[in-house]
Amino acid sequence: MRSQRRGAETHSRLLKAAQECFAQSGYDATGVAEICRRAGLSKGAFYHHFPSKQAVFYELLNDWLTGVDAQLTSFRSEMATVPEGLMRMAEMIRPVFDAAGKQLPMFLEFLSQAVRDEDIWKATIAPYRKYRAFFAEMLEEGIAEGSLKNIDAQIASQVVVSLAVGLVVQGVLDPEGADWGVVAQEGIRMMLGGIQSN
Amino acid sequence: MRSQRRGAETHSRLLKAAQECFAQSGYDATGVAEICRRAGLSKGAFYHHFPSKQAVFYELLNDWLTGVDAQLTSFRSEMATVPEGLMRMAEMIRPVFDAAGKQLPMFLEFLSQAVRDEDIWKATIAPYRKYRAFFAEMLEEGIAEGSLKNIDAQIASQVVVSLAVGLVVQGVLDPEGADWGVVAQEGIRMMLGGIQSN
DNA sequence: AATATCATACCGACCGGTCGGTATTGAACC
DNA sequence: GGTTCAATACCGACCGGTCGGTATGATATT
Repeated sequence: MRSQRRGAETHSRLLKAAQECFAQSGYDATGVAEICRRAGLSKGAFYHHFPSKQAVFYELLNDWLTGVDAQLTSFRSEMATVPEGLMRMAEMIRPVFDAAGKQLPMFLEFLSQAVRDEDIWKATIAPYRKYRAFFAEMLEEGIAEGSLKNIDAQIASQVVVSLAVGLVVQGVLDPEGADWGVVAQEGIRMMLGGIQSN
Repeated sequence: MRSQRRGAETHSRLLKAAQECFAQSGYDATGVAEICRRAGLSKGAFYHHFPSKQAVFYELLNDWLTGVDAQLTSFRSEMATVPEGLMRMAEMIRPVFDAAGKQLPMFLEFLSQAVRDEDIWKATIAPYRKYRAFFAEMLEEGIAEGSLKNIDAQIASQVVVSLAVGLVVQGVLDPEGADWGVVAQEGIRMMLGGIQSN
């Protein structure tokens, strides 16, 4: 194996192991040693690739955020009307849940760390506001194309994001408690009922 | 001071200090010593009143849950129609936010602990399902009284709870990011648009 | 040989929890 | 009212163990 490959391999193996550990036990309760053990590597390797434990977390957060970003922008390009686009996105929640699977608890970890750590907070809140803006523009577009009533797109977009956040949190906390895919679709449908122009 | 009073006083002082510490730094990052320092007491006093650090957390959780319980049931008794009752509850979100203030981050802490600790999870999920049931009954009532369409009350109640959870989480994460009271009201209004019988 | 990569041994700080002991209290008794 | 005496409430030094991080040596790659 070429050495550059080897380094990259180790890097991603550590990342993956860290993600699994954080998702399972949380940031604080996860030790660096455990991450290394899971990755089949040593602490030396770890601190060769990352300056600190927090740096891994930071990188995981950024990976997550850019992933969401890609998802959203890909949606935008292939929607006909805005209401239909929203419903499409709601339909995609279940597959996303299934795919994300074991790593979803990381979302909660990101949140609870963001409340305390200022750097994490900034890294979280910036793209988060972008998502909000994304939906706001989407709704504005709907108003412009006549498919939505003339509502306050800013506030409505915050409502949409709130619903999404609540769904994910509940999905993490109580995955078997409901069919969250169905709830998402019904939630969007209900909201559209309030803002769609008849 | 009577001695029984003294004990109770210390107990609640420790509880309050613990809550502040947990809210500020999180459960894991908070040391028992710090709680004691903040309460102006010693570790001996702490372990005289609580068997473990987790026991304090547990008690805080139960206090929070019974508080929410009381809030909900008090709402129920004084509502005319169901849609109007929901709007009332939405209007109450801002005062609740202001009152809860500094202790709101505890909500996130409860969630992230619940994902890992089975006991905490059970203690969290049981009343949480009660809340869901509460809204479901409320919506059924609305259907019965004719103010709501004949929708699936179970799913709709989960939507309502999702929105609520999302609002609280966002309120904790980004309190200045929006007027969450307004967002709550608008969110409920939008949803009602989808389920209210014209 | 020079450098990147990884392993091992180790450090100091800190944490939850224990323990022997002291201070406070209120009731029982004189 | 004073004295006695358990019981309760509280203190703070201390312990075993864990953690993030470092220092240094070994091995692989170019």
